[in-house]
Amino acid sequence: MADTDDNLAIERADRPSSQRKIAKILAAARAEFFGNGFSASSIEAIAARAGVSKVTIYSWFKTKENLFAEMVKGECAHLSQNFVAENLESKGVREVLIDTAENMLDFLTRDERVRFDRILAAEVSRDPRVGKYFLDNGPRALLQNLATLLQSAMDQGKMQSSDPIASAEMFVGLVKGHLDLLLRYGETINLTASQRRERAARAVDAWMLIHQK
Amino acid sequence: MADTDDNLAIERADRPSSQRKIAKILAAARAEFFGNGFSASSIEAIAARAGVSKVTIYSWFKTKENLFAEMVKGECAHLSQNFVAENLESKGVREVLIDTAENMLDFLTRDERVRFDRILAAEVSRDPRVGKYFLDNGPRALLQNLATLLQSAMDQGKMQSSDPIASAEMFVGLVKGHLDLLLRYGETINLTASQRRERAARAVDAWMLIHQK
DNA sequence: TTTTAATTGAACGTAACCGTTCATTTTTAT
DNA sequence: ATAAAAATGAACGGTTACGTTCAATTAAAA
Repeated sequence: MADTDDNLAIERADRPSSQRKIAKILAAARAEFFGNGFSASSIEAIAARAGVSKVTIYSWFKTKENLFAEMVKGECAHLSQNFVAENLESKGVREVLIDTAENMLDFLTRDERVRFDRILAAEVSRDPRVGKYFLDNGPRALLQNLATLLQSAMDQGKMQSSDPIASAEMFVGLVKGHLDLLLRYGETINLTASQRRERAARAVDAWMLIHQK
Repeated sequence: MADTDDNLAIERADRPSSQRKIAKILAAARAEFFGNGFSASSIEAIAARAGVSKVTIYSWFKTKENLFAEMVKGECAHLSQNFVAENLESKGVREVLIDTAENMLDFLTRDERVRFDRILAAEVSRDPRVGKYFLDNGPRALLQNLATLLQSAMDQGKMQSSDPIASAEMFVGLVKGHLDLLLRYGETINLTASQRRERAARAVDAWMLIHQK
């Protein structure tokens, strides 16, 4: 009580066991929210699934809304990736674009993404932050990367566009078509590798035709 | 008890007042479900909004799920419309396509549709029937109409396509881009008439370039 | 070892909601 | 006018869930 007395506001929130529990809680929250949506999921069920006391959840995440938002954040980080392929010089524009389109199609048809899309969109009206957060880290980033890629191709004198962002959006539209709609409304779509490649090639060829010099 | 005694199983479900109440219930259900989603909406609130007893709701619609499904059915019928413009001969292909694209954009950006999209998609995992019902009456019909329009243009020798359905899907993709995504995740997008027309024209010109003869 | 923080289980108060029952009243067809 | 169906309000039982409190236990840092 004499020497080491001056450390009052100790915050040991990052104990290893706590970290582990928080991770488990988030994983359980993900599973529950994905399965039932926000309203139909209960903190109690999440606690049970995480093998954790309900009080623990409330001590780390103040409210149910908060827990959901944190889960979304983590999921965005997990889902966000760069679809745009590299090696423009060595592989040529068409190849790079096809690879990119294939990456997008692969991502689009993942069951995990479809569920995330459904749940998240439904909660946007309740909490608009989650929607904005997703847009900024997902679609916006993708569009920017695409526009950059397009600019590179233009710099090489291989294509032309008066509006790179609009062109990037067209690319997205051509690749997606209404696949996303079908998926969101419950259609089960399993593209084989060759089907995916063919669809990607069709979209890319159409897009290159539009932007040919 | 002598003459008019043989009509036992009388079903007067179509009384004018009943019809009125059913309509009010459906309207209230629509408002509640659109505002809160399925789980977070209560039959009690719907009854209150409709100015109707809770028992009345249960007597016409057996369950909450049923009420939701009926509401969706009505909404599908209300939302489904033919976007594809007519008068191919008198107006020319490009004009007809632009009108069609404008119709789609107009529909796409309607607040009502955005909310419907969010709610319905979220409930697909709970009841896949609603998703199928919507797909059949919405996107599928649109795609068929587009393919027919394209075929007409081809018959006139003005365009070409090896796969009309795929071409129709490209058209949809070009028009939508990722507008639907932005809208679903809470972006407020208000296209002016000229913005809408310009976007429609861009999409149509690109599409015609792809399918030129 | 001692001290501090994290965790737990159980219980609590409160509230909402589903779906049903019933006696009563209102509406409508005949 | 009368008989049948529809609608109502109130109440009920049962369930589920949120978020909190508290005393007791466990884990980790110093």
